[in-house]
Amino acid sequence: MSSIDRSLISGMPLFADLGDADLDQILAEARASRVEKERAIFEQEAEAESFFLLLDGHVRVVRTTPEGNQVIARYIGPGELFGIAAALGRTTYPASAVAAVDCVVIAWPSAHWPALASRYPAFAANTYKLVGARLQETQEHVVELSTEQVEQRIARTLMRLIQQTGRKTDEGVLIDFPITRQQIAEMTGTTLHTVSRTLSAWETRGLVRNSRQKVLVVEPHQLFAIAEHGSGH
Amino acid sequence: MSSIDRSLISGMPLFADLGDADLDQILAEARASRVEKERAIFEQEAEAESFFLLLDGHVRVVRTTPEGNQVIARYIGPGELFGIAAALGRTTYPASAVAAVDCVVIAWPSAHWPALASRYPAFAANTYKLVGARLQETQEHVVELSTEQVEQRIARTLMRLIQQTGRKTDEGVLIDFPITRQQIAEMTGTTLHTVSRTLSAWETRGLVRNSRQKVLVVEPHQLFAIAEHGSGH
DNA sequence: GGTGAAATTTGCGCTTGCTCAAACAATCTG
DNA sequence: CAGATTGTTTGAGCAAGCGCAAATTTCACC
Repeated sequence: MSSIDRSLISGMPLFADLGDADLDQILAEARASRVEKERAIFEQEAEAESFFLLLDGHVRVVRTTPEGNQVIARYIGPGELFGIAAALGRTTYPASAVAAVDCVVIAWPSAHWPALASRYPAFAANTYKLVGARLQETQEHVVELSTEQVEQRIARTLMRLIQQTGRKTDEGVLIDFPITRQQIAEMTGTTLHTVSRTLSAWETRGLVRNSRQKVLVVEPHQLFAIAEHGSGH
Repeated sequence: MSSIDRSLISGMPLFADLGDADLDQILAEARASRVEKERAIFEQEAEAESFFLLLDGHVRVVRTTPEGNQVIARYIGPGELFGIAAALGRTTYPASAVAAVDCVVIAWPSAHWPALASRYPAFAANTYKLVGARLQETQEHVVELSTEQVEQRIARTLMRLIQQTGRKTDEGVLIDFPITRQQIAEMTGTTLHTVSRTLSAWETRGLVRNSRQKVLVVEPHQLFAIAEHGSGH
């Protein structure tokens, strides 16, 4: 069985405080794989057989309601764990994970989590720190949905996206993967129509440049102002 | 130092799989205290010196925005841990906790978490399971705020409250602690006016009976139908 | 290079639910 | 018990943003 090279993960904060031998051991239980764009890595409600680490690409975490509405919970970037139902005592995935671009992931069997966690407490602690951060982000999302207007929420979503995955160009900051207006709407709790209108208005004001599945932020500072105070201030 | 009696916690799911000696050891590090109604147990942003177990009463977990908006993240019931920032690698509390009624809590120093968790893995696992459940609930809340109308959200909130803390009377099911329209609004992302109007309309239809800081649910089944499908179905 | 699918833009009308305002009811305090 | 405080109800007007519809643009694939 071809094993995964330690160098792929040795720099990650998740594995800080772990020696080379530890990393090799951890990787010995994992399998790497490629996932092509728009393919699901796991499906909501399915048995949580594995948990994953994203090596390269971007992954969309989506919840679908019984009525067919979709809500994007978050995007996962390189170096992040996802699908860690096992660490939280769950047996099924609460959401689906879809590759936003071609991705490389490594997977561990969920059943190995308890042993891994007890053998490498630093790894477990880092994982739970990640969970804590996600819980807090999710709660912040609730606060935003409860208290802010749509324009402000779209601005916040865009700021978050460019902070996490912004690629600087000489024109401005670009989101590093293709994203549709519909998907931005599913992150902010609105409709693609309102997202389109808002982005168009911002383009007129010179804050962003829009094209198909792309948003280029030209004036991050002004967008930040909208995210923090709303546009009427 | 007066120690806490083991019988207070021995029946809790959180401490399942632990022997009497273990329980005594765990309790040896804890301090019990009374908190009177409306007093804060800890404040948002403060140093997370302790984590807590609620023995009796109900606790409100509240996030306040820089603009002064309040959002109620959840209510904690007897037997639940809260303020467990330490288990998630945080050094400050992300929200405030306020006693909704007179409460009895026990507190452990946050610094003891790592030792406790490694000495009693079953306790740690139960705690992380709780965290997982909360993360999922919070994500569900995001989905509701993103996709449902106000009436449906209020119905859901009420259903959740009576499920968690419902006290059956011969008239119907009553929420076990005083709760204002304002607080219901802060749980659902709306205003107290809309909550008041909605509850009044439901009272007219015979679904609930309203009085100051009280909601008595007379027809849980019909309320459930609104929570699931909206009222127009 | 033509065709079809997917994504985006934009207009219009309307509904939900918010803001503002005022009156009213219940509870607490001294 | 008087007065103050806190919580609740209800009305009226208004605006944010949704639903619907249609046109347009962009891209992928033959």
